[in-house]
Amino acid sequence: MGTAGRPRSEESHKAILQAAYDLLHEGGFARFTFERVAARAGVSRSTIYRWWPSKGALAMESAFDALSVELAFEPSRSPVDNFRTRLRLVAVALKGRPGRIIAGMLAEGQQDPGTIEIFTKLYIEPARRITRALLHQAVDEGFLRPDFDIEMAIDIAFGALYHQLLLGRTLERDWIDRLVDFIFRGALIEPSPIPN
Amino acid sequence: MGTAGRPRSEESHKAILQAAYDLLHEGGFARFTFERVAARAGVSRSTIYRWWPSKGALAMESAFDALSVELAFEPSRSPVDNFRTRLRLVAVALKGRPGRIIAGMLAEGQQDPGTIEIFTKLYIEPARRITRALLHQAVDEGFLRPDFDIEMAIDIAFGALYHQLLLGRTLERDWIDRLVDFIFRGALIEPSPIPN
Amino acid sequence: MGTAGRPRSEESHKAILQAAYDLLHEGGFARFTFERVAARAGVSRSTIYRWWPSKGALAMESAFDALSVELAFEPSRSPVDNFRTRLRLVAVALKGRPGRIIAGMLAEGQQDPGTIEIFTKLYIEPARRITRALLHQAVDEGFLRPDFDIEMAIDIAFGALYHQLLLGRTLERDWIDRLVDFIFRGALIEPSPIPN
Amino acid sequence: MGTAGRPRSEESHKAILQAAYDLLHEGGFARFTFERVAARAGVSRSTIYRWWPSKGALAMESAFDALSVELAFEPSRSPVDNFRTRLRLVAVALKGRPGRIIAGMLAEGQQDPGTIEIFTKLYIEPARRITRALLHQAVDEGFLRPDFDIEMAIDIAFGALYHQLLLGRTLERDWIDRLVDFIFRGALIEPSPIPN
DNA sequence: CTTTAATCGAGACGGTACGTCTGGTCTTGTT
DNA sequence: AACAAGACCAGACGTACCGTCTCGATTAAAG
Repeated sequence: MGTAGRPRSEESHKAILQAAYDLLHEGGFARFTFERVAARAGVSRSTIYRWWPSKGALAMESAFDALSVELAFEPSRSPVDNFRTRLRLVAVALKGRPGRIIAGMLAEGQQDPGTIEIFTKLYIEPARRITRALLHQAVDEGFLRPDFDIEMAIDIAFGALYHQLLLGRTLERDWIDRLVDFIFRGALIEPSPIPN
Repeated sequence: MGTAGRPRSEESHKAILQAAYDLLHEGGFARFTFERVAARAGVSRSTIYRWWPSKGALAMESAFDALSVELAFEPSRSPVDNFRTRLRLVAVALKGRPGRIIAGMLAEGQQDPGTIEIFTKLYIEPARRITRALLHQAVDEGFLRPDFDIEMAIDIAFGALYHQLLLGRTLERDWIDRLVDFIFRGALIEPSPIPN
Repeated sequence: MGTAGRPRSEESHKAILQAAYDLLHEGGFARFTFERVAARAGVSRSTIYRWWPSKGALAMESAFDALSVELAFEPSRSPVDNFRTRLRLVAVALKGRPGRIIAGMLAEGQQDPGTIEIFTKLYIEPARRITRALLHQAVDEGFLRPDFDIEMAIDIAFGALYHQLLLGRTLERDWIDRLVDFIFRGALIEPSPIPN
Repeated sequence: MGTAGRPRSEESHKAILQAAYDLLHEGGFARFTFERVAARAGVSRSTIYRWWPSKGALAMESAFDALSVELAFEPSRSPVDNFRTRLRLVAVALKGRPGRIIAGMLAEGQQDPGTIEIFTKLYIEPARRITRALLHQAVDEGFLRPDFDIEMAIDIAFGALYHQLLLGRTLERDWIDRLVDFIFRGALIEPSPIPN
């Protein structure tokens, strides 16, 4: 098989991702450059160019763990409540450093389609998947009308959140609640199937 | 009073804005630099630095007219229909060059808060104002429930649109219709107050 | 004896020399790199490094045949005429591609003594040997004074030729004739020993 | 007049030439790079690129003084002796650092015609001019035959010297004397016009 | 028939330098 | 003052080679 050649140095690989991660957290996308990553990682620039096609790709890969970090929560019996809880957690994350990184990623992606592609695959899609499951469950269990437009609800939820983020708004808890209310307006089936 | 000194050259001012506008349309934000604008306008770089604090500010100012361009339409008697029509027009604009410029502006703004500020004031706020008026009218005239959350509807509408834009999606007409339907879901008062 | 191990691949060896030769003729020394040679020859870089200590060494070996090529000529009865004919032929060669290669070799040698050494041994010395024989014959046969400084004549002849070459001059036939005249000035024995 | 713009920094200019000069003397052409010159001079790389078109041009300019260094000598009454003295001095210079620099210059010039051009104009031509004057005087004053080929004598003298230099030979005093003898062989008019 | 030794390909690695570009700043003379 | 002109430093870009270094696979002669 084609396993010839000197094997990739796992050490360098890790050092690069770590350095990238650190730089991203310290200065955001603005101060994130290949040169700095290389210097910080103690690695030659060409090694980075060999493995990552763009700044966005490297940033995405290095930040992925941090981005998908602990959005877990104790699910309640109502998927609608779970949806609300989840959006609140996402909002909290977006208010912090992960938010700045995501914003930077979206910005970078406007100049480089490859970055958007990676970002979508690694971050957006998984996030939507989780949310989609929640809403499907809500419909299946009779909390939401059967004709509820799940995909649009997701587009709207994340769209609104990211829009606030990109415009530098604060994502207050109250705003999140109004968002959730709006989304479920006229979609909830009363009385709730959950007895008392 | 202190009005001594050479007066600002209106000629240069216009040449700069025109050159900036052209560059923005030719190559988007990526190829938009002070150097190029200065060269194209036949103006020294320092003159630009004197009057605009950042790339974003100059881009915004030069592109403003083009962005707020022809979204006018023949209003119908139903403000809800007008809202739908307006979103469709916005979507059409976002699919074209203005969309790429707006995306670039949002991207630039992630590195420079000043740009976001100007962008918000010059573009976002006016756009929201028009939309807000439409929805207020719809409530006032009895098309929408009195407790309809107008601000959130606006956040959602633009958030969803821009989210699609930034992720490189296509903004199909069908998607716009579903968006409008979702927003008005459960908010419409039937029967319509418009007779026949 | 220690002749174990896989034998050297004659195929690769030839492919390398051929590729080196081609590259040298296509782009001169400037575009002649180990990387390109390896790629062209379909050979790994390390194989080249194993067998040739430097670019100059490889270049020299690959170009040798081309350099010492067709300087043969029909000798006349006068060794002095033969010397003149020979210098003319050398000049013609130096005006063409071999000249550019030789110039490149001398240039390379200024950074790497090994290259000069090989170049001297493979090219300079043989060329001098032929010329030396001619002049010795001329002295022996009574065309030139017995105290003619043969070695210096050779130093001068090649020195002058290469100097022109390195300074980018054109090596006109007229100049060659003046060079030969100068070298033999006061050294010819008259009348010529060749009876008519 | 077109004297607008920030004037060239004499400080930087001098620092660059000094740094270039130092590097050339420390490591020869091999270790002479724009990067190093910039770093040593405390100057940005672009400033060097703005003013010098190539490494060779910068090297030449920085080394010129050192190259044309003290070849002055007390002239005797015989221009032929002066010629001999001059060649000896040139040889001494070529044996030292200036020789390595000149060799590097010629080498560099093989890849970049511009360098050869500058080198010829700044160094070769002036050196020939001095030598030419000496030989003209020798003819005029009756030391050399009127039909002595002065230009070829110069071509030969420098050609032979540089050839030795480029081949890494040692330029012994004895060799110089034989060179001069060869050049004047059969060209001297006896008895010398200089009365004793 | 299995070591052992050398070669070969593939290809990664740390480096160095290239030439270009942009961002901001500054220093002039001119208007 | 504002302006054109243009120099300056800083620093990142992406590319090209360098010479070295693993690796696994191949190929013979030697044990």
